[in-house]
Amino acid sequence: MTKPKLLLLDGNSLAYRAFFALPLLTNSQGVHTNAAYGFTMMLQNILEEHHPEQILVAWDKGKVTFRHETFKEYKGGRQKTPNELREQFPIIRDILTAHGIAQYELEAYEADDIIGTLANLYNDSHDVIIISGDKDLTQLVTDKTTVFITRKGITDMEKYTPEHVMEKYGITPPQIIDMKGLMGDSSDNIPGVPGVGEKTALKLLKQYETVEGVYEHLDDITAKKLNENLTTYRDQAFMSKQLATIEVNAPIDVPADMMNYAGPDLEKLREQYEMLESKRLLDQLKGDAPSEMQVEISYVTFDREEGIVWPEKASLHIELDGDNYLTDPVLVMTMAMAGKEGSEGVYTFDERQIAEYESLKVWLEDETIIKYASDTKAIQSVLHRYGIALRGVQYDLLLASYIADASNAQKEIAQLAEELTLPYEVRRDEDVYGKGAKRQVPEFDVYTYHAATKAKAVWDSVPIVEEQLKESEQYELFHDLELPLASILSEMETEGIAVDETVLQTLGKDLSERLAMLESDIYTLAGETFNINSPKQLGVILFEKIGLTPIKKTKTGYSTAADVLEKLEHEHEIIALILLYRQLGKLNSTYVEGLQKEIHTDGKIHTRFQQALTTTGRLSSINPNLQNIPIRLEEGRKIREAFVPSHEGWKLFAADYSQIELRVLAHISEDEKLIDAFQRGADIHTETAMNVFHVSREEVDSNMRRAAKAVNFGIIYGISDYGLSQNLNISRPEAKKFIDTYLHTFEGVKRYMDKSIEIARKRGYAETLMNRRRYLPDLNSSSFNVRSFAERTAMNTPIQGSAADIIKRAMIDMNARLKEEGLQAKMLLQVHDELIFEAPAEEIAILEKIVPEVMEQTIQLRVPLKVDSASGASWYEV
DNA sequence: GTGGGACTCT
DNA sequence: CATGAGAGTCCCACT
Repeated sequence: MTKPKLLLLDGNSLAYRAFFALPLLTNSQGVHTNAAYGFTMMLQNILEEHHPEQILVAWDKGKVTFRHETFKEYKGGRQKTPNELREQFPIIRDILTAHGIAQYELEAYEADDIIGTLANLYNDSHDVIIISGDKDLTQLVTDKTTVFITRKGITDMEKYTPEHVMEKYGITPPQIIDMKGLMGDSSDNIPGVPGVGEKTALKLLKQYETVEGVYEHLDDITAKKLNENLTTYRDQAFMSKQLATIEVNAPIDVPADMMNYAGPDLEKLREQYEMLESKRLLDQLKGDAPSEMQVEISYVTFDREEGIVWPEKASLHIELDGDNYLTDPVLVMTMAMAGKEGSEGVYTFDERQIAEYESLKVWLEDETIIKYASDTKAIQSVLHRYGIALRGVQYDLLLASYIADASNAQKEIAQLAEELTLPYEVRRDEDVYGKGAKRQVPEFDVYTYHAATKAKAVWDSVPIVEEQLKESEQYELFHDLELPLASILSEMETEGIAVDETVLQTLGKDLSERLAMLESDIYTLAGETFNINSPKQLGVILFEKIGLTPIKKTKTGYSTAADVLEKLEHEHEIIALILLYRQLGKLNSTYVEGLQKEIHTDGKIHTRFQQALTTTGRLSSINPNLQNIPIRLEEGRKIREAFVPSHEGWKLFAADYSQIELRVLAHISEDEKLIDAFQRGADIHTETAMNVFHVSREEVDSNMRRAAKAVNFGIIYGISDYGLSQNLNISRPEAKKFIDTYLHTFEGVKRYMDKSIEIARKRGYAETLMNRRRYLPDLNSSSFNVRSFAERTAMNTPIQGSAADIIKRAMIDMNARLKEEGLQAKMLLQVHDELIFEAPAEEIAILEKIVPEVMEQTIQLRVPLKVDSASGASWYEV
């Protein structure tokens, strides 16, 4: 006979978990819904997993509990429940009611005690299962009571049986209480014994079993400090144990049949889910009816090359073990194609087949065979490993969905497939492989099926997404700009840039010595040693021990940001040392040590450019980031000496757009003065200074030019008078005057700023020269901050985004031109407004002519584009 | 493992 | 009322 299952849920704790596990969602009424949604998802999982006969959700009741009589600081110092969560408790209760689930609370008791008491009562007659986010509950574990504690997210739970507790801690469940008594619990403000942490507590308990046992054998404990602490805090230890003990005999009155679980009232549940505006939950409700047809994808594998019928068109996917397509191993390649005689469904090939099947290579390299994929850059890069040159790609789901809406950045095929409501499930990688340390590759059939669904989803998405792009007039941007760029980026990443490791090693030695000296000087000035890299510890030293005036605060304490410290620089000599220490520390850890770790066996660094990530259309660079190699300060700039040509007799060559964003601003704002200045080839910052300060060219000094430069940057980013005043260290009225004068002078810019916001609000998105869009729903936000941010975005995105469009097109033109000219020169890197090449020395003269020419002529604006270039033996010299 | 704060770039 | 756009990586502190 199996006993009935009784499920006891810790309502408060699970609601907290749900709240913090999910982003702050709201429905259209502005009501927060994340905790309610998360709680519901948890509940569904739990019900599905356990199928209980009886269930009850326990809630905390009352700010003050009986524990406060013992210790009035119990749970003191705890963060107040956020209002965004508090307002969701009634919703959660309504959802539980709709589910037909009993709830219980008791004045002056916590949910723990209700659960403990019920578990105690029903332990013999039922299989009791307790679910909470609070590990304290594990003290209730017995042979007949199992406790599940949430881990990360909302569905991952850890199961505690007596065996698991023993395995994990080496103690029995009741000893959990003793452990808390000794080590305390900072989240409940239970003090415990100072100096005793988990390790010490467990060691003591393994030997003496209980807190009482420990004190009976106090004399046997020889560790002096420990013995002292135990002696001094004896009362506190016993009190802590008492506080940590869950009450199992609370005066509760729950008739057994009240907890019977009969199942939900679907109509009420639908009302609740509608309020949450969760399509997923509503679909699930409907899903109870057989309306949702889930299709199973079938695939074929081959055991010989002969006889394979190659399609004229197919989608292509390569499943990797990891996310770095330049280095991680291949699991399987899949191809989905039209159903037609002799070739249909999904083909799969394992790694050996990719490497060996000549007909596959021919098919992949055939330009006339149309391929569709998601992240073709990755696929092209992987195939390159096998000496295969992928051709004929006409579609890329990752890029297409990013172009359609940049907030789709980095979405998995799983999510895109779900949004396209394809009639089969594409699982998320995390669900298939697990996450972090628990990640592992499942069986062949599992990942192959997974890869098959991806190829199928890509195939099925083509007509839908292409239509969508044509509708929004973005097909050209997608097909003629991003798609060819993907291929070029793949070549750049695969090529890599050579690095002279000895340069880094020499720099590293020098830096380490200087850091050591700085460190000891800082300790001397501070009068003690501490971790300079810890803003928290540094704040204490500067603002409490030394007594400097805190200028700004962060969420977590004093701000020690560079701009804050710079204001304090004249007050104490330690400041300058700290600033220098942090700069050099960054150089050493990120650039000297970090870059060395990224050097492959070919002596090169192969960054990856993320093409479907930024909201403005820029690229980004990872593993490592080669778009933020130091240049501003000489010490950092030396890092660039390590980047060298890959062949003897070659040189590096760099070409960068001068003031591309201001030129784009001149073009789209049609501001006469700005256009005129660029057409005359004037120095734009000097020109701005002349206008803002009403002086002649000769009267512009370096300070005025510097201020004008800051104003120009500020204009592009939508700065406030406050921001400019901070930046230039001037008064706010002065800053306001600068901005006003600027906008009065450059009327067209003023008009642009107003108009760009208005247009974006009307259309719902900001747009670049090449029809890239960024949706800005926040322009209608009721929050000033959120709205202001969106307004600045509406002004900045067309500028930054158009500049990104331009250099992308230049890269495509440049690639074609290098081929045309039959040069060996290779494009290696892009840094937003700059292209880095390497070439034989004798080609440099040609590059000096054609690179600026191509970059300047790639688009015709109302102002000329200007490109500067340089060459040298390392990146430092260009 | 995650978030904050620091530094780096255009 | 908070306060300049877009990024990535490292370290610390906390879960």
